Amino acid sequence: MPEGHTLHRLAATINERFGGRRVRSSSPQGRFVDGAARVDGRVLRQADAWGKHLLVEVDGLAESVHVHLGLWGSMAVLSGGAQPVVGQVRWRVAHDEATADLRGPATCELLAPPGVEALVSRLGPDPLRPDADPTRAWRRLQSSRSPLATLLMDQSVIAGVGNVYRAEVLFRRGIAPTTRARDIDEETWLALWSDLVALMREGVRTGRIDTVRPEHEPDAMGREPRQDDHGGEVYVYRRDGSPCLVCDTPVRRAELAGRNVFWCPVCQQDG
DNA sequence: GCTGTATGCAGAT
DNA sequence: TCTGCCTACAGCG
Repeated sequence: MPEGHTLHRLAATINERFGGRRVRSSSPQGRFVDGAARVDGRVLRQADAWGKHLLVEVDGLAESVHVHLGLWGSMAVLSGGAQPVVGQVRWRVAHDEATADLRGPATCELLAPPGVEALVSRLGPDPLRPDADPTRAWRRLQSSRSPLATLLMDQSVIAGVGNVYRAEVLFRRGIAPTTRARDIDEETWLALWSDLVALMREGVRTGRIDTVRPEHEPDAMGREPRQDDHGGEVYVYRRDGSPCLVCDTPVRRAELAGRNVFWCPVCQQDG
């Protein structure tokens, strides 16, 4: 379920399991045959994540493998020897002890250095990268007439945030999705950024999106435990019609720039 | 078996 | 703002 934390977690897993190892590389599904063949038999150097993009460097190959998971993509790492191919495996990387299977990516391609540079330079700061500069994103907010909620999904403004983190961080900061980006002051923005850094780091650590503070967890509130489709505990994402975990007001949903946005009309106010 | 849906994004209109 | 697309799975008949 790919937001930025998924890609950073994946990069770490690839480095741990495949970094410095000579790999076999193939495209069982057949749509990355030439690229996979260029990688085959080489040493995988390292993987790195920029927002929702994964770049894999290989010794002796100028190009990097560029992966974007899109809505449905996933990469599964399996331990042990030869694995059967299940479903549509676009790219398989393997050595004797592990196999990584990439399924359903929006992008899986070889990208030459100028392409890598162009890709990275069009992304906004990534809360999961230690050198990221949140002020660069704030300047973009200041020069826009769009709602903050829309810009949070714009990868050239801030890289790695998807629909779940967007909804949840706006809830946690008490900001309505209709709030104009230019009405956000820098202090408010930096607090939101810090919250994203903490939430997304936790997501990298656990592999799921959990945003509910301990005091609002169902047992602390005397409620029945909930089960969320996407595997984490959240305040508002896809909870429309259900009572807000803080104030019991029904959570609302609307479409904004073609994507669903979820919020509590009482806890979140226009800034 | 079919339909709808999904944490995304690019390109056309 | 709209369309198409990458794939798997739940829900339905």
